[in-house]
Amino acid sequence: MKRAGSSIDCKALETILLIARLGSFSEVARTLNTTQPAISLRIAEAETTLGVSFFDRSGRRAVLTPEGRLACDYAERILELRGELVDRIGDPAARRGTLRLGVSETVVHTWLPSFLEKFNTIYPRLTLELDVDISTELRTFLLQGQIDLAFMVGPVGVPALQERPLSCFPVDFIASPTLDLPKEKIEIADLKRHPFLTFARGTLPYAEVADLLKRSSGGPPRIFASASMATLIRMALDGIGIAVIPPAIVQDDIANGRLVRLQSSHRLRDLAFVAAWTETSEKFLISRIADLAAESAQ
Amino acid sequence: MKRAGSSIDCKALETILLIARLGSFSEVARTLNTTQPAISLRIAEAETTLGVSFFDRSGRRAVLTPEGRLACDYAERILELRGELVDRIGDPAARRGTLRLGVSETVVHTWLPSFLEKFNTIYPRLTLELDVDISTELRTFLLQGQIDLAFMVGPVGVPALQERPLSCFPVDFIASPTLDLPKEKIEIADLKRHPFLTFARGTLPYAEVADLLKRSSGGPPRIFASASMATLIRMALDGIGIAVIPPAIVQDDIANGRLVRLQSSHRLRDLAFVAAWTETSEKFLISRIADLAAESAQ
DNA sequence: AGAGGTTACGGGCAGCGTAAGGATC
DNA sequence: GATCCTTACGCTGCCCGTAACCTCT
Repeated sequence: MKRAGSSIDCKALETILLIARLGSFSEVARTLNTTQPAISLRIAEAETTLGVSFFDRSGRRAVLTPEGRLACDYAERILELRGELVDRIGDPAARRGTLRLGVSETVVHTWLPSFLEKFNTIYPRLTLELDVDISTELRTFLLQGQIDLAFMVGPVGVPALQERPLSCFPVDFIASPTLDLPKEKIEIADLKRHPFLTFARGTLPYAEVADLLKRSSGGPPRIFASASMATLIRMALDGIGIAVIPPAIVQDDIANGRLVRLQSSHRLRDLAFVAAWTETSEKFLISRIADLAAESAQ
Repeated sequence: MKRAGSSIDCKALETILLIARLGSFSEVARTLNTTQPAISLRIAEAETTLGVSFFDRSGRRAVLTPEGRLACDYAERILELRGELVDRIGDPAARRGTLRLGVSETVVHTWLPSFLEKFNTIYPRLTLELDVDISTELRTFLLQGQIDLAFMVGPVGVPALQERPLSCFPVDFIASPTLDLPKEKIEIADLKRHPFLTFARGTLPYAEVADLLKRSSGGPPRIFASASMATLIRMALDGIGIAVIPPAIVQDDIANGRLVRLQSSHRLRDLAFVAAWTETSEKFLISRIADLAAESAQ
């Protein structure tokens, strides 16, 4: 065939696949940083050159026609092959684009700087969009296609998401030495004289603290949940309460004695961090980056 | 990944594959109806975005680097998938492009009109570039990528070419009734009193006539080989000699008595026509068109 | 010296963004 | 009425073609 321009393009295939996943043209436009008419036109042109319809737009959500479903099957395979090609022969330093990364705040305060350094050395032209939020939110973002990769508390246990273990952080009771607490074998009842400072509602530490207090006797439990890690630490330093966080976050403050790990009789569950991502055509790149994160997290 | 524009395009993959096959940028430019700098730029851009070289341009011919070879492997699979997708869901009536078809003159004078009619009904927007030539030339054109499909004498027996049987034409001695020849059981010696009129050098009938005459006794053989079918028929009608062609070509002239099939004692080999093509990403379309040709050829 | 590839520059066209219209829930 | 897709229009930026230069055989 002399002129191949009559066939369908990789960009069109990507777009079809995204619409199928997100169910809306406008949603895809936002994801791809473009306008909704641009997406409309892109699909319309592909439909014209092939003489078929990919989507039924009559309803509120765009739904695949049988031809569209078939196109998606092929698009997945085609784009996966292309991703594999780029992964195998492409120079990482030449890769351009934007990777949207979601991270738990714990990660930000521990090994994220080390990761970023490695990342920027290997992928100097790949820009990173960072979203810091709690793990449950990150899971939602992943499933909605708003981020490409997340470093979050696992296991996620969602079939649609790939995951890879990263680091395991023990969680402990940490407080300012100015608080008047026993040196050893502190019981829950002792701890409960102070408020607990931990992560926002919806996080695993919050749930655990809440559960712990619910089952213990005594007065009404007080939990100060903060979405801001800095605030949390500030309050702990000021002796406002007992922080329930991984010591790794505040290792400097522990080292110079401004905070101490309490010798509690109660063991808290570890925070097991994982890298999680959806199966997309970029899975090769993303799993390499997940490997990089695993290195940084030791 | 937010912006996917950083990756390699289908057009680039097609171009890489073509260069690998033809061994030259300029050759590809001619094939794709574009200029050589356009091809240079297309490849250069792909190489930049991936940070690798696909071709070694130092020699006279462009030769694949290891990365280029790998890219070709993927390109083949990717483009084949795309071709299959278009074949399965695309409306034939919507297909645009140019198919370069090579045909033997015998086909032109027999079932090609019927084929063209069917073709135009099913693929009204697909333009056809017709090359009429002898089968050996068509085979060369196919291997050089100058045509996409050929209806020619087979079997071709070249591993690089796909083929599909079409029609079988018996070849016979045909002459004007004005020639003074016996009615039945004509021997070669009788025939040799007249020149033989047949296709150009390099064709199967020519070779067979030459061989036949070489092995028979008698005076020097005379063969009038013509690259033009019209000239051939004209000479036969004018009684200049004995045509060695498939009667199907001149069935009208035989029907109204201007030419007669001679009852020779010697059987000539049939012309077995096949559709032949190379394994490209368009193989799905092309094999459908070959099927169409088979229908027309009965 | 000729064939083939690269680089430089100007123009045309595809594709995008803005804005307005129409359909569905 | 809100949301979503389509259509129309003006523009920008990319890609192509022309031309000159460079490099190998």
